[in-house]
Amino acid sequence: MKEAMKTVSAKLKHVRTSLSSLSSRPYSPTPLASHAKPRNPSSSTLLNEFASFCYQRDLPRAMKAMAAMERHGIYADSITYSELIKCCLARNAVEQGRLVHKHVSSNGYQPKTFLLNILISMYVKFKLLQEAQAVFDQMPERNVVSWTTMISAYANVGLSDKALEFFVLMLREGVLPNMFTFSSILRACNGISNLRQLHCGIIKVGLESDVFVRSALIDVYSKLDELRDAICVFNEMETKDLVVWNSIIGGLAQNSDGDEALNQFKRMKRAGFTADQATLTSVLRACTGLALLEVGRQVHVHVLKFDVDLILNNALLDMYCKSGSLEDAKTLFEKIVHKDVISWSTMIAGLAQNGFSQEALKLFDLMKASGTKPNYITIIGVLFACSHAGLVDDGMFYFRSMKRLYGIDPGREHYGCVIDLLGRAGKLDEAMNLVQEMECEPDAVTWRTLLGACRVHRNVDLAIYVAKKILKLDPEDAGTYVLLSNIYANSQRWEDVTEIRRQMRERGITKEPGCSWIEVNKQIHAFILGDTAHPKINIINRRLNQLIHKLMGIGYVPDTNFVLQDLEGEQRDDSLWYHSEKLAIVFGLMSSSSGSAIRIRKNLRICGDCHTFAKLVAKIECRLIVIRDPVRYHHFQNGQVMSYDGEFEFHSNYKCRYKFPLEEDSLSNYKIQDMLNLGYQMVQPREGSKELSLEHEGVPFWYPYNSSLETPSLPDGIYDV
DNA sequence: GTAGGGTTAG
Repeated sequence: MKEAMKTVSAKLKHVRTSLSSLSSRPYSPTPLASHAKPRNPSSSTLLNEFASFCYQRDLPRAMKAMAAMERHGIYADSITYSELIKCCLARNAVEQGRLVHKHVSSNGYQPKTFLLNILISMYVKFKLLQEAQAVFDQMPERNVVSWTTMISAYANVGLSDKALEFFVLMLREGVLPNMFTFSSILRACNGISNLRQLHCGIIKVGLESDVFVRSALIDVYSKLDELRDAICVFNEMETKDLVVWNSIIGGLAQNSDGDEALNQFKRMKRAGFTADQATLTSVLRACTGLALLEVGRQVHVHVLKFDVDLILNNALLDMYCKSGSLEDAKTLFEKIVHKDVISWSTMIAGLAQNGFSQEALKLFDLMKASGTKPNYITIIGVLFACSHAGLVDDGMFYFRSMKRLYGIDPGREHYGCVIDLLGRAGKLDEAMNLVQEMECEPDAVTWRTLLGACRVHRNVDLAIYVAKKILKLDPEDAGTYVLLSNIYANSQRWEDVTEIRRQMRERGITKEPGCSWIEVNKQIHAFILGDTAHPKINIINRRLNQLIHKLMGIGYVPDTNFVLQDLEGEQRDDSLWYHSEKLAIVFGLMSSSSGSAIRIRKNLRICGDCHTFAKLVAKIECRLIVIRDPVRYHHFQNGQVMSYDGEFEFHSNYKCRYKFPLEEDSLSNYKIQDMLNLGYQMVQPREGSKELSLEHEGVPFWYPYNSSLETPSLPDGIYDV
């Protein structure tokens, strides 16, 4: 901050000097404006011609007329010049724009602040910030518009410090910011203390009710992870417009609160607003986070209205990839005519995440051939693909040559992928060397990647070293404490186990119980280790036992290595058997015949055993297919899953049969009576189905999501999965 | 009259 202030005062000094030098300039003859008496008979004709060419948007003739005027020392009024500049902007005529600037600075003519503001804005729109800055620097007087234009220009190109510096300078010059200034400067906000100060300032000058200011506030609060404040600003608003709704929906979707984003979307529709591409993009993001493929499909229907919108199509593409619906993703990808680097990167990462590494790498070649330049994120996808398929050599090649071939310096994420690649291949030493080679400091995520490899390859010593590194960087990471404790317990180092437990107690760290849930027929069923609340728990357990014995017959051995040590005897065995996720999987198996998409989620990291179980179940129960893992991925070695981290999703053969427009009700959690009140009719269940169906004018109502998940409470203690 | 808010890939 001190540094910033120094620069600010230096600037102030500079501004003052330039101001004083301007005021002490020798008097120059007042130029002729349109209202001034023409010097010769042709002057008024020239001015009239010039004005008419400007208003007719006839750029070449206007430029010619302007040159003639300049020769005669004749000048038009600011409005005419502003029309001419608009014309230059519309035609992207940079050189002509410069000529207008040169013209109004010729013969000692002194353009008004208004015209200079337009020139600044022109250079900003041509992305010529230096030129804009030069005009600004030479202005004899600057008003709030001049300052706001510069602030907005710097904020938009991500030069937040510069924008904030200008804001401070502006205040020091005694220029009062208005709603335009605040909505621009908010975009440059890079920390919560800045934001709070600005928010106070906004309230102080009574601008808090401006929708532009509000939507910017909502956006910045949510980008800084202050969702509660964002919601507060949103709720306090009396009148909301579409952008305000989009800000809150986008904010929630970006902060992984997809449920609430969809709820707000529903409210927005009820309030009578029609979604635009920004709304739908955020809704899609919410669907992507929740893996709500079917809701996403319904959004697709609406996307067709904006079928040339690249951002929206990219979001849709990502939704299909993340929901494991590769066929839809590929079809869509083909349809996107002007693919940008995001389209390509999304598809490459999507293929890699879904296990099609070779295809991902082929697509990368196609991308290069198409002339699209890969960026930082593209390379992450490529390395991810190599890592997924165990392509150590290819991965190392891409990693080592990325700087030379694409001019991209490897960042943490690239290192992460390659450490993972090496780690999973058992090359722990090389992985460790790479960590040490990193130019940026390895963070907890990097170390956790290595820890994952240590678990898989049972390297206890390195695991202990790495776990300690993680706890130094992230002392609240309950998972690592438990893991460390388990490793010690496994090696009978009971004193160390006690020590870790003591640290956890002292620091007040508790491990949240592992919880899995599954959505079957629009209802969510939650399972927690040791919990018997589910009404069908006995049948599920019986079925699970049968399955496990069947699986043991084909070689399944439950992994006991990293099981909880504070559960004893029978309980411990139970934890092997009745893992929450296994219960959810079995419940899904029992219910999937009804034809619903089954989705299992976890809120915790899980060890390899459960995934092995799931894969084997998938072998004997062919309707169960593992389709996605958005966070990390499975690692297969000799046909066996070695580790798994992230989210499960299973699909039955269910396909959404109805594609109907996304009406306001189709995302709601209406009870049946509410639906009937809305004009829906109850229809006879289909043969073999015990479900009630609702239809509206022959269109079936599909009830996509129920967020009423309540996690049952568990006794205190350390729970691992 | 010139300046302002929300949308995509890791």
